[in-house]
Amino acid sequence: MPVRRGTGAAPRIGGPPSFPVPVSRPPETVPMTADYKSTLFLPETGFPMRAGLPRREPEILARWEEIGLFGLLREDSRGREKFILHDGPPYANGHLHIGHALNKILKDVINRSQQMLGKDANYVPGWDCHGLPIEWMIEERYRAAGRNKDEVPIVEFRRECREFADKWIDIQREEFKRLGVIGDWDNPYTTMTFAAEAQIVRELGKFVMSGELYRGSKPVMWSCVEKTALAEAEIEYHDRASPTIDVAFPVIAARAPELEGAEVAIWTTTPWTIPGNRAIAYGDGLDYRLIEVTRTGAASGVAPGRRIVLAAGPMEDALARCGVSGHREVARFRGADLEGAVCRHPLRGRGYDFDVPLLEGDHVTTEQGTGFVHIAPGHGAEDWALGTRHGVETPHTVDEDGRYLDHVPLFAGARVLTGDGGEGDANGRVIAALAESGCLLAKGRLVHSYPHSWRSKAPLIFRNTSQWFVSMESNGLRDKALAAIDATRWVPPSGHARIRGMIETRPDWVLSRQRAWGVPIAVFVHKETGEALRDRAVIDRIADAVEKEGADAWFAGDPRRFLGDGRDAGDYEQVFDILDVWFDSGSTHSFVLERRPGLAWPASLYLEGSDQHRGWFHSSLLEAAGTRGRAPYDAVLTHGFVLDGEGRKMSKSLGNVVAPQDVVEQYGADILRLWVVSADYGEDLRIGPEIVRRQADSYRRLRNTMRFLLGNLAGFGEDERLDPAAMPELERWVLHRLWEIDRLVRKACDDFDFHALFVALHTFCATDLSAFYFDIRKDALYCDPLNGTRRRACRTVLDTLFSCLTAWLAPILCFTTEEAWLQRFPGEKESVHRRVFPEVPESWRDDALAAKWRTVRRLRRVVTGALEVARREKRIGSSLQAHPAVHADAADIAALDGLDMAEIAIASRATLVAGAGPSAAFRLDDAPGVSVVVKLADGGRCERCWMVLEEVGSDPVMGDLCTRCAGAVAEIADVSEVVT
RNA sequence: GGGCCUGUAGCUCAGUUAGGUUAGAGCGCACGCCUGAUAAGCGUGAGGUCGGUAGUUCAAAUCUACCCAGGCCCA
Repeated sequence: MPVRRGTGAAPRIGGPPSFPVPVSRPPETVPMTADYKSTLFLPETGFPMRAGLPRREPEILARWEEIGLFGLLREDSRGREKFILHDGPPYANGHLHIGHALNKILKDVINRSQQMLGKDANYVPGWDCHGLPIEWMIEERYRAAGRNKDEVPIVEFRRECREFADKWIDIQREEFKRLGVIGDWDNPYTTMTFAAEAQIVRELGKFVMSGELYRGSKPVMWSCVEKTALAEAEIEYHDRASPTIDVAFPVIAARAPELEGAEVAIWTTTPWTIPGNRAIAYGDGLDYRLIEVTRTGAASGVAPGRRIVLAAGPMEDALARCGVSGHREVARFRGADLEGAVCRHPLRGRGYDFDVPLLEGDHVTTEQGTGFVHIAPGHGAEDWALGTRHGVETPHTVDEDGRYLDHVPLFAGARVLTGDGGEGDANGRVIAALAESGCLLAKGRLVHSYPHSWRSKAPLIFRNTSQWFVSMESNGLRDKALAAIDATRWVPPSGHARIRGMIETRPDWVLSRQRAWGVPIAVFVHKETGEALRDRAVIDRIADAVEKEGADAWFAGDPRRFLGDGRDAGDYEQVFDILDVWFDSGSTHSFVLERRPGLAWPASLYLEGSDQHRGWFHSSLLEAAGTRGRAPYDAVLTHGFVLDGEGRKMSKSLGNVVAPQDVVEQYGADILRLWVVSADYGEDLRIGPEIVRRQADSYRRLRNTMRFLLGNLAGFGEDERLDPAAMPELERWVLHRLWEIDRLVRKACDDFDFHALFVALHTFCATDLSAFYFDIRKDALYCDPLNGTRRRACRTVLDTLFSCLTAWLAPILCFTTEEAWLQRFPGEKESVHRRVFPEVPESWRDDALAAKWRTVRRLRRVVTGALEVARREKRIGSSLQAHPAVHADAADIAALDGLDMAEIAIASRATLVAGAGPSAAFRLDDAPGVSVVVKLADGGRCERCWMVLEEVGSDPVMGDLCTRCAGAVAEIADVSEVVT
C-alpha cells in the first residue's frame, strides 16, 4: 500500500510561538514503512543557493537608492566619533580599470567596517578634473575637425574641457556605485567646481604671502617650430644625426698637484649648449687617468705633450677619436679625488670668463664619451638638477625660436634650429670657435635616438624657461614636511622611508605649466622688480571672483578689478600659466575636509596605491605643511598594483587585462570584493580567470553557511531563546569561538587587515561550523522535539551566528549580507549596513572549555580516520552505521566527562575505554595514545533519524522509530490535532 | 643605474622582527561516503629543492653577500 503524502511537504514553521503545521495523519495510522521526512524540521528558506549576483546586486542597489541608505547612515551616526577617509580623486577620463576597483572597494570596506565599529564614516568621493589628458582629448577633437587650438578662445576651450570631465564623472560614478561603494555620490567633490578653484587660488595665495612662491627658471622640452613647451607624452623619439665633439676644459685649480696644467675632456652631441656650460660632472666611484699625449695622427688637432684627464673605461675610444696614437699614463685618480677641482671655460677671454666647477654626478657613466659630462643647467633636466643643487646659475641662452639671445657672447642671433625645424648655424659656429681656442679635441657625427614633437615632427631642444616654484627651504617647508611625515602612521611602515627619502632630496616644487585647462597661477608680477605682488586683499578679490565665475574670471576679466585702486595695471604683468594639477589635488583637504559640513580636518586616513608617495600623498603633504604646518592626514595606507595571474603588468598588447566590469557582469561585485580581501593588498595583487574562479568557490562556502543558518532559523522566536548557562557545552564552545573571532575582527578592522579577517571567517565557516558544529547538530535540528533544550540551544546559537556573521561580513560582501539580512528582517528601511558589530559579552569566553574541546576534536579526528578505514573496507557507508570504541589515556577519557562521543562523531553509539587499545586499532601519528576500533552499531535503524539503536522496535506504536523520534512525532501529532 | 618592496604547495596566504621538533591553513585537485544544506554536505589523501648560489652557525624559510625574476617611483 503506497504511503499517502501529507497535504504539505515539510512542516512549515511559522512565527512565534513556533509550532508546526499538521502532518499527514494521526500516528496510529502511520504504517511501519512510513516516510518520516515530513515529520522532520528541515531547513527552509527563500535565500537561494545560487546567488545570481549579476542580476540581484542591481536590485539591492536600487533599494539602497530608494531608501536613501547613505542619508540614513548619516542620521544614525550623528554625534558619533568621525572616521574620515578622504578620497584621492581619480582622473575623470575613461572607464574604470581594475586598479580603480581595488582602490575604491578597499576604501569602501574600510568605511563600512569603521561605521560598524560605531563611528560616523562619512565618505565623500571626488574627481580630479584639470590637466593635460583632457586637454589632449579636446585638442584631438579639434584636429579631427580641422581646427587650430590656438584660434579658439581660451574660455571656450576650457568650457569644452569641463564638459568632457563632467561626462566621465557621470560614467565613473555609475561604475563605482555598481561595485557597491557607498558614499555621497549625489554631492561628490571635484577640483573644477568654482568653490574648489577659488580655494585653490586662496591656498596658492598663502604661498604668495609667505614668500615661498618665487619665479625661477627651468629647462623644458621645447619645440622651436610650435614655440611651445611639450610634455613627456607629447614627445616622440626618432633617429637623428648629430654632431659630436670632444672638448678640453683646462684645469685651473685642483687638490692633486699632477692636475696642474691638465685638461678635462668632455664629449657632447649638442655643441650649441657649450655657451650654456657652467659645470662638469664626474662619477665618484669611477676610475680616471691623467695621460700625456706622446704621438698623434696627421689629422689630429691635439699636440703631443698635452695632458688630458679621462675615465679609464672609455679612454681608448676617446683617444682614438682625438687621433692620439701614443700616450703615457701620468697618474690615476678616483672620481672622489676630483672634488673641488675647477676648470675654465674653453672660450675664456671671449666673454666666458667664469669658473667651471667639477661636481659629483650620480648619472655619469662610462658607456659613451669621456667619463665627464658637460653640464649646461639650462639645457638638460639632470644638468639643471645638479646645477641647482650646487647653486650654479641657470643661464637663459636661447629664445623661443631657438635663437641665441643678444647677451650671449660670440653667438648672439645664431640659430640652433631653423623655423621649420632644420639644422641652424649654432652648432657650426660653436665648433669653429672651440677650434680657434684650441680646445676642440675631436669632432664627428652620430646617429642616435632624439626627441621630436608629436605634432610637427620637428626636433626638440631643452630650453630654459621662467617657471614658478615653491621653495623647500626659504620658509622651512622641507623640515616641516619631514616632521609631518614622522608624525604620521604609515601602513605598511615602509611607506615612511619611501616618502621621507623623496622629501629629503626633492628640489623646489615647480608649480607652473604653460597650459590652458587648470587653475591659474593668479599672480601679478611687478614689471620692474620682477616680484610677485603680495597683497592679501588682491588675492581675496581674485578668489571671490573665481568663487562666483570660476577660474575663467582670471583669464577673461580685467586685471584692474583685482588690483584695486592705487595701482596701475600697466605696472604689472598678469601670469597666465596654470598650476600643476598636483597642487589642485594637494589642496583637496582644504576645500573638502575643512569646508564641507559633516567632515573633519585632518583626515583619519588617505588610501591610495603606492605610486602616490610621489603623487597625492606628497603634494598634499607639501601643501598642508606649507599652509598649516602639518600633514592633512593622521594615517596613510597604501596598496600594491594589480598584475595578471602570472604576476606581469597588465597591457592591451599582452591581452591579459582583466576589466572590473567583466568580473561584475559575469560573477558579481561581491566576488570582486572578495578578491580584494583575499589577497594581501599591501603588496601587488594578481588577478586572472583562475583567481576569480577561486573567489567564487570561497563565496559559495560563505553563502551556504548563511543559507544553512537562515534555513534552520525559520520561525525562530524570542521565546525559544535559551540562556547560555542552560546550553550544552558544544553551544558554549561556539560562543567562545565567537568571542575569539569578535576580538580578531575588531583588531583586523583597526589594522585594516581584512585579509586576516576574511581568512578567519572563512575558516570558521568551513572548519568550525560546516564540518563540525552544523554537521553534528543537523540531527538535533531536524529530529529533536521542537522545543527540546538541545534544539533550542542550537537555534539560539544559530541566531547569534547569523547576527555576527552577517555583520562581520557586511563590509566585504555588502550585497550578499544585505540579501541574507532582509530575508529574515525585511523592514521597510531595514539594512544590515545600519547595524554595528554585535556586542559579544566577555562571559562567553571560556578558555578551559576551549582547551577541553581541543581534546575532543583531537579524539574525533582519530574516530573519523578509523571510520574512513571501515568505509574503505565496505563495512560501513554512513557513520551512523558505526559504533566506534575509543581507547585513550585516562586524562583524555576524563576530559570527555559529560559528553556524548557518539553525538560528536555522528555515530549511533560510542564507547570510551581508558588505556591503550588493541594493536590492530586505528591510530594517528599526531594523536598519540589514542586508538579506535570500529564496530557495527547493534539494533535497528530508526527510520526517522537513521541512527542504529537497540531500542528501535520497542515502541508499540511506532516500531520503526527510536524513543526520541517516537516522542517527537507524537508531539507533532498532538499539536496538529490541536491546530486542526 | 638609484630608492622602496616582493618571491613559501595548482591558487590565496601564515610562519621571517628576537635562527631550533617531521614548514602550516583555507581553497582547488584525487579517491571515497552521504543523498534530509543536494549545481549542496562529510571524510581521507596526494602535493612544497621555502626563487637560486655561496657563506655564518651545532642548527637557516628565518641572518649575511651576490645573482635571477617581478612590481612601484625616479634616473
